[in-house]
Amino acid sequence: MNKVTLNDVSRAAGVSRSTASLVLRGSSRIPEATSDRVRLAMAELGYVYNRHAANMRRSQSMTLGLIVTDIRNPYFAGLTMTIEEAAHEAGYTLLVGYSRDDVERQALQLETMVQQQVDGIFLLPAEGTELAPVCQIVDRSSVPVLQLARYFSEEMDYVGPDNILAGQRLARHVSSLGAASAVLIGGPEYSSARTERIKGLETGFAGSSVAFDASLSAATTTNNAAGGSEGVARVLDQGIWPDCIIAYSDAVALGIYAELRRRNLEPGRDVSVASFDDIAMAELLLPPLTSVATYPELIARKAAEMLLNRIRDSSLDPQRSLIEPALKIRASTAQWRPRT
Amino acid sequence: MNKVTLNDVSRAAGVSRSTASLVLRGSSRIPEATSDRVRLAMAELGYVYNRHAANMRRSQSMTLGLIVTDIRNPYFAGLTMTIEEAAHEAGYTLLVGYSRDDVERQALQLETMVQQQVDGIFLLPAEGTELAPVCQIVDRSSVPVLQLARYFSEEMDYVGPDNILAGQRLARHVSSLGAASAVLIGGPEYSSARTERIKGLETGFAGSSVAFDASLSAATTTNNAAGGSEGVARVLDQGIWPDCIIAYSDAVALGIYAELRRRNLEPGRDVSVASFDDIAMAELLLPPLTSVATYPELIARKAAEMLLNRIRDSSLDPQRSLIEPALKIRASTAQWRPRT
DNA sequence: CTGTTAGCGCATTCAC
DNA sequence: GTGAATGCGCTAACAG
Repeated sequence: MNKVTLNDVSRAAGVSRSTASLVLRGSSRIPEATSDRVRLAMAELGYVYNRHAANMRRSQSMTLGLIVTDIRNPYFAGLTMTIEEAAHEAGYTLLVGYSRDDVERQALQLETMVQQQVDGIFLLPAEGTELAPVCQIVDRSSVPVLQLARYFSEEMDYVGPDNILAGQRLARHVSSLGAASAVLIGGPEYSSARTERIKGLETGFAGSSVAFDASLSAATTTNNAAGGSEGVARVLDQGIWPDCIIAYSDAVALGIYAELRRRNLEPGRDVSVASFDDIAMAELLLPPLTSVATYPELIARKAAEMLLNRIRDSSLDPQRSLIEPALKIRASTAQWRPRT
Repeated sequence: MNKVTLNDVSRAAGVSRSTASLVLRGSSRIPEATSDRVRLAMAELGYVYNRHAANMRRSQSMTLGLIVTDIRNPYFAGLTMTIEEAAHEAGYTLLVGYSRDDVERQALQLETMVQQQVDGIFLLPAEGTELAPVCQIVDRSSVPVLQLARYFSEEMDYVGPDNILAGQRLARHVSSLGAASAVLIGGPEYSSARTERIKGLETGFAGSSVAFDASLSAATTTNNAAGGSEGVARVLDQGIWPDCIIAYSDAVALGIYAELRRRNLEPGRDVSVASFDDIAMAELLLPPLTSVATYPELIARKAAEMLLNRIRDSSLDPQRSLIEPALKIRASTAQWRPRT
């Protein structure tokens, strides 16, 4: 069975090519009997609709691109899966690329997607992404790009968590514990999410008795467990022993737990630990991890809606949408008591 | 800048279309000066190579499809990321679909990929996948399908872990601990991986003093933490308290740890726990989790190589490749002592 | 070495 | 209601 075309189908069914085409698109102007005959012929011949040909003709591809950094972080995995779901529901197919937080890989992937004529791109930008290089690739085909979870430009759509609010809510909780000091550990240095979370923490701690020095939090690392271990080691090796360690993300927190134990410090007892994201794992850890939920599924849904809108109407102003976070208090902070 | 074609470029550069086309493909038969002129024109006009048009003409799309069940399991995430990497290195773009272990979603995604003219498909089959429905979709375009990590047919290529060996190695370790009984918990009922792991465990335990009854292991569940909690609850509620709980996967094990603790049983002390996959998290848990590494990156690399070979030469016999597993012994079993 | 030509499979327009 | 003709942007084959 090779290359059965609409042509073959229409001939077999004894109708014209354009009739067969209309049947495909479910036109109501075709008599039942005719369209049944066509459908039968398609089934018998093993006809496969060739989207490339259709897309070329209609000059849209019904595909969307998604570039994320690393899906081994379940937070990004959840984001990715929901975007795929939303795209499929809207009739789009998804092309993916994993940048591994590398701007050059990301550029290659953007270029590929543009050549593949994607109708829109979800971009969870790699660390250090700048507007100019992205535009250079993307503007040639004027394909809309939506910034996901991190942003680097005000001129493009953005959907992400309300990181400032997330930081504030966490800060208020930590200060209510009676902690005297806190640091933030981990996360990519040049990411809007990290900057915003620090800002939220700073404003949330302002006026409280918690000493939070963002410069002490200069332990920027890769956004995974290895980064967490490394970051906490760096801080403790400076002789700093804060009452509360705030992880950039749950993935980072996992490494923080491990490194603390290597040093015979028990999280939740010797030091309180809190984090962002609230992936499923957070509450399964021992001790269960206090985390600010940032709802990747909601972000993904909103992002899909926004990008599809943009595709329909490119004249809109750039949109921003922030998803409200929720603090999940668990034993890693709740159990902890101030040293006396 | 809208729709700059090779035509426009060649006109601007003062060469013929075929010359411009040859420049694109890096032909050495074009004089430097000419090709520079062409490249300049492309840059100035903002030309974008249209792969759809090229693919249509050459009747191959340079895209591959990947269908996996759920990437929130880091094991599948690793598999997915490496496949993307290998595909990109070979010049292919990747279309993805997440079946969520649902055969109907999977069928839809297969259909979409076939219509998108993918050149090959990596399929990590959903539970209950059967050959006939898959072939019905896929054979119309005779696109090759490679079975990834689970299989449902001997007539298609397959790459996965050597699950039988993995089970045997784990069984031997567990019996060396002096355990008197073991059960397997979790995992999708109709998956080759589960069946094979049980077979490996059975043969590995044969002749030892460990009582392992696969029918006791009928606690099949979804392949995630919720499944682990549910499965272990089901077993314990029957009054069974084995010396060793073997999780279908690390993702499942996480839920087993949590449920044991809810019942005031400490993993690694009151009961030994072991698992398969050895995702990064396994050694970061407390206690660190004994697991049989199954190397998703190696599987993915091998799978990419095999599928690309198949695309080049569809006449080969179906291939099977098993990746050798390695037992990682950690405290969740090593720490445990038999009850006296 | 360059230029011209004819499709790839579909959607769409216009006569009929 | 149906059928023929045109072109999306590219590749490949062939003539100059």
